[in-house]
Amino acid sequence: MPELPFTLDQLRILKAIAAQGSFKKAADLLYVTQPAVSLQIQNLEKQLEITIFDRGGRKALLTEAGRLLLEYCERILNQCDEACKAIEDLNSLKGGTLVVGASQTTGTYLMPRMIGLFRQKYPEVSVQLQVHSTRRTGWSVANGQIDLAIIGGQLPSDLENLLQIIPYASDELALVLPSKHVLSNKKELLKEDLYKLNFVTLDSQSTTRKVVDKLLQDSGLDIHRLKIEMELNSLEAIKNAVQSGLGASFLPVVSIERELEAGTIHKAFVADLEVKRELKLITNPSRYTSRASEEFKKNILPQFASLESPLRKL
Amino acid sequence: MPELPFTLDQLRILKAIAAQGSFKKAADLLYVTQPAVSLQIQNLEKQLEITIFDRGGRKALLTEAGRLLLEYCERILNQCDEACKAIEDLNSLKGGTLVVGASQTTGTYLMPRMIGLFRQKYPEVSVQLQVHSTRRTGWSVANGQIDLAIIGGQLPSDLENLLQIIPYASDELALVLPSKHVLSNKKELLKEDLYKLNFVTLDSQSTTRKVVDKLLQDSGLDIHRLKIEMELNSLEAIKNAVQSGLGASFLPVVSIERELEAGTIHKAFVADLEVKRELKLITNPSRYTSRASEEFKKNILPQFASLESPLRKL
DNA sequence: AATCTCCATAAACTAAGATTATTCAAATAA
DNA sequence: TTATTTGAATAATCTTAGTTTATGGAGATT
Repeated sequence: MPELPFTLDQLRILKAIAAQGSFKKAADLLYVTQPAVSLQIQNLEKQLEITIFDRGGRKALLTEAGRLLLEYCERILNQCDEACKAIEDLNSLKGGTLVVGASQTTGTYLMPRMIGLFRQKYPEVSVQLQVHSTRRTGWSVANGQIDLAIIGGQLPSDLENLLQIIPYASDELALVLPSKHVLSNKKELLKEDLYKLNFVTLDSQSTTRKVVDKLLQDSGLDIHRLKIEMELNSLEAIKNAVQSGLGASFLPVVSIERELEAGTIHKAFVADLEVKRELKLITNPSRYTSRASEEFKKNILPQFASLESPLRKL
Repeated sequence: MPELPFTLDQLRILKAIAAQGSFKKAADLLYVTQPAVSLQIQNLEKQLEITIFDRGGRKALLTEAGRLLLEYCERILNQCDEACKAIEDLNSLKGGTLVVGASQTTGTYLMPRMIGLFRQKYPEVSVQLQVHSTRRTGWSVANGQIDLAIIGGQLPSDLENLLQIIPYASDELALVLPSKHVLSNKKELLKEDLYKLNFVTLDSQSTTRKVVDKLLQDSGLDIHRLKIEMELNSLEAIKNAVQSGLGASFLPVVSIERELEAGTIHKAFVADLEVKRELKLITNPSRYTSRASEEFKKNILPQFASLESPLRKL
């Protein structure tokens, strides 16, 4: 590995002299003394074994070798300036990329709004959203492919102590019925009423499904007595199924805002039953946190929810 | 003028770490200790206010900012390498430009051969030949437009002490006659015979003409008694005139080698008359001498003539 | 658990680069 | 011409950035 025969400072001095036509003026421009530039140019000439300036007359003129070197000098210094600008932009969030992760539900209904707000504030930062399972999202955060993520399920224990897990908001999983369903008229259902319903659920692999099952079980229900009409793998499909009167379901409220407003889906209240899951923000503490990631965490996330007040619409 | 936020050494270290994936290996590669690279990267990170490497696991991984910087880093270092190569080429005469000057005669008959030899040795150095009057050539050498020149005439006195003037070779100005001329049979002419000839000469502005006139006068001849048939401004034109039998002339031997060999021109000897002029090499001592110029002066010029032995054919 | 590897930190040392002061040469002015 | 000014080179001192040796600590490896 060869040593570099010159320094950026020397190139800067070379450029200044070439521009000013004088060692002294270059020295003034660079806020150093004249001997400093003389010495540096002498070093440069010695190391490259060339003569760069003809110092004969009143002003310093470039030799052929000097002109040749100056060309590269300009290019190199320009690249340096560009690099600085690029880094500055990155620091001031005028560039760069933020990669956020989410599981199905948050990825579909929450993240897009957050990203929208972020992009509104920092249009020059490009944002990538990766929607995966809770587990895969966790691993991606662990190995740095994702800067930060919001998940609703339980992480494998090995990941739990590798990642920073911050409770973010609680997400209610509401019992929804077709608007025309007989039970839609009742103010409040009883737990036992659930056994009378036909359910359209997520497939049993899904984290959200597991969460719902566990919560129902914890509240004393026998989930095996619940009638499952069909299992689908998309919330949108389930929503359509419910709207079509095919059955009931537990769905995240964030996913049915529009339908509730339009009245095409009915949200039922069940006495003594609160199906909620904690949405958690996960990051990798042992990794560098980009400015964009910081910003997202500090100023974007709180605008949508806090631990005390659950998710609110905008 | 902003200070540069990084040094080439830091970029070199950055590149090495990125390539090796480890601070330690980079240190080994660069023949420094590991703390040295640690410190330099820390400085770099501090100055740019970014984190460049994730030092978490076994190997150092680039952050987004690090990758961004690395891109510029590669470009900059490549430019540096290229600059070095270009300078090296210039030093080893594998590039660059040599500008030589000459007056009419040497420029037409001598220089092309010299340049040919030079180019044969250094094909990558481009050579430029500028043929001008002695005076203009002198000035061009003075202000650096020409690296070195060969002239046959007298320089203005102000230029004489500004330039380095080295006697190079003597150039015989031979009396030439048409082959069929009556006097071409005589072994040796007398000075008086010159008055019987019709001369075809260069125009009176020409340095060569002035030199010839002065030499003839110095040897006791009355130049006004010489009959001048016509004055032309090109040696080639004069040669043609002589060959066509229009008259005699004093011509540099270097310019009539082919014709003498072919027998189309006759070279006469005149008793007690030797018309010779000194060819001089001129350079500018107060200016940088390029390697190409040095080489031309030291190794090319001597192959064609020296002071002792006049110009020889190759 | 024990060892190893790799990075960070501390303290001492080295050397490159900056400054002040001075000399020298050339260009300008008197 | 001589005197003055301007710009660059040189010398000596000083500052500081960068390197080294030595050491400590956190993760990975056995």
